[in-house]
Amino acid sequence: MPITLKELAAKAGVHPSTVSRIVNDDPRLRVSPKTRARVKDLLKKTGYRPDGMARGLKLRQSFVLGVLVPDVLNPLFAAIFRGVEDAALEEGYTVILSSTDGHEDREREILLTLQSRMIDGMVVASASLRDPSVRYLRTHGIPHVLVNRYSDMKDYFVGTDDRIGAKLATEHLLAMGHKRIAHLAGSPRFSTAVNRRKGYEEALTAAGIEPDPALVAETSLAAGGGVMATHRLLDTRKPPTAVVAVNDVAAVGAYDAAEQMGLRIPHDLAITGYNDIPLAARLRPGLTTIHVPAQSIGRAAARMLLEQMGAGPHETKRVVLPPELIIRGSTDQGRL
Amino acid sequence: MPITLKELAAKAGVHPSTVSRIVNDDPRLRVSPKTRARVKDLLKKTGYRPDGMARGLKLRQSFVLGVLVPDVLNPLFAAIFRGVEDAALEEGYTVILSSTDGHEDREREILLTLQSRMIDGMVVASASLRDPSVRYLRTHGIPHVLVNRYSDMKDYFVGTDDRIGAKLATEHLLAMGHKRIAHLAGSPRFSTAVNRRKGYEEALTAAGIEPDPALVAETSLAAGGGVMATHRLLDTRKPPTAVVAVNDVAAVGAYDAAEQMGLRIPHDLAITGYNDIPLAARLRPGLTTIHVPAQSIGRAAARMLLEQMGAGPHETKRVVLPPELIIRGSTDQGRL
DNA sequence: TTTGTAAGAGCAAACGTTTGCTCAAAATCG
DNA sequence: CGATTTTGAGCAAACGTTTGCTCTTACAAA
Repeated sequence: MPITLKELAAKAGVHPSTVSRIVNDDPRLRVSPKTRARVKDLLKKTGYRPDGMARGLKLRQSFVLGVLVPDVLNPLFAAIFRGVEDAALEEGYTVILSSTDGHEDREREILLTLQSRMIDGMVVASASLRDPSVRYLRTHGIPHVLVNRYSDMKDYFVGTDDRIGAKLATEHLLAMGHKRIAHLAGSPRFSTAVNRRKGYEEALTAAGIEPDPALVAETSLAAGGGVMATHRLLDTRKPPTAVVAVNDVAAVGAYDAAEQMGLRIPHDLAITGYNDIPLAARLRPGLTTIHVPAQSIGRAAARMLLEQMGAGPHETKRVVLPPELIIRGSTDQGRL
Repeated sequence: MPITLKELAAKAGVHPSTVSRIVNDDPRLRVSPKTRARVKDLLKKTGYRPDGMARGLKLRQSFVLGVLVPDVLNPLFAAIFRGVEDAALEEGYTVILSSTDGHEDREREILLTLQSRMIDGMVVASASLRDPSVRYLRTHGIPHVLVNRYSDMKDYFVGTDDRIGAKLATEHLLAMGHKRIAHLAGSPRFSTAVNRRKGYEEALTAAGIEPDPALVAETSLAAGGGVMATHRLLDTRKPPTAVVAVNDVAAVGAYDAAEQMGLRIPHDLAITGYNDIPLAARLRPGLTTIHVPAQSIGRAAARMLLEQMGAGPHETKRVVLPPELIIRGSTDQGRL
């Protein structure tokens, strides 16, 4: 139904190649002002748009980017996506979004789409350590940028320093006088979880406290994972007075567990989160957490990806942003 | 870099067309078991995938769907998208997501992409009344389904009954003994806002209360819009004892305003929302709201779209789901 | 006037598929 | 055994662009 280049050329009485050169502002174009005007006029009038498929076939690129996230329902990843989307739009790219749910076959699906050449590059926010999908991207030479989590140190990456972030949170709790500080850990499959645990332990050690494995519980990904893990931590002879959660969602679980056990926050149990999702500020008391500028990270990732795809020299390989501690009522009675 | 059909055919010693027919399980295919086996084997070995661009050019379809939302950062729209994504994936489609922010040019961008034929159909969650973009889809015969909001009654649509929903919320407040019930209204550009206001007014009228325009304030889209509108409602000689908010985000603004004015919820001010975003259950007190099964709506919309695109007879034109009232502490002291 | 060159625009191949058609050989039938 | 159908697979056009090359005409220089 839409008009084609050939039809338009016929209407204008010129050869298709001429129209093509006019449309694309071919630098080596030599065309008389008269013809150019006539064709340009017709372009406006017909609202001609080159066929993306034909163009993509010839040019071997689609101007479509792919974004892989664990779950777009998680506000952190929604924000990352939004950043990518904004930066991509500015450069005339559109974005395919896929939630993997950590499920292998979903991830494979999108990679196959990719292999079919309909995607020019990928932003991956779902990487696990030694992620096979990331390897695939690498071995196939497909432009990609990892975000938030990394697979190993070999890829383009944008994120925050998880070790420092968790260290900040733990140091804050130490400064508030806590001695027994527990950790709601994430799966060791993710760089974020590993590094945050490392930061937590480093802060303890630096304060002369031996990290106690009994004070670390791994949260499952399922809903309520944080609740159960917190119960495990608190149902002991010498329960902790504070808990460093690997992320805000786990921290919310800790809130629930505390409520169920009749513990008051922060008096009986102080809690820190990670990511500073919008919900964090809405909890009562507010959740002390590490702010992660998700949308900016998404933007930066997209720009890095586009730069990588472009002809120019590749500027940066890893951008690691400093994390920022946001203190709220969950650790500080003064801010209730 | 990926292998092409022609190359694969050469390797197998057959004609490209034969390979194509085998790949696509051409029903009219007649090929000897021997050749078939040889080719299939090679397909596996090489991991051949047809080039999406070439295929799209020939077949005139991309197997890509577009989703238009106001903002993916809003959990309601993230959920709708997730539903679309899941249903689409099951049918081998991928999904492009675009946040319009209500901004015209962003919307135009995506429509142009669409016009370039790289999208087979659209799910639109951002429709305003008499939306020009929706008209465009209609006049150009592009398959589309409207979600949540509608433009007029002429398009395929999936959503809930906003009038009934708001009526339920208002009736609940009446049942709790409230007489002066205000309304945080949305922009009259949206069907949701118009219908919810209608439901609010209907419930009042049915209870013998004349709707009072002074008790209706329109919230702006900007952050804090709900706060300011609530202040306007409360800073009067006879302030309302309850407020029906057009959605949960506005209701959160009402929470903030109440807090700033030292009003306790629900004792001094009862509040209802709409949509039941995850945050609603997390607020203290919990927000009474109308549950909207966003993800299911997204799924249904995608299926309706695919059905519409398929050859088969089009089954349903409008699916309107019944809304469900979720009572929490913001209206009921018994549930604090 | 001859030659050279530049401007303006057309030619045709190529990108990787799909598919209606043709065609030879083999199988079936009377 | 000749005629007809079936089987198996190749041929080539088409989808809508892009782009290196060629060709014609006009114009300037020698």
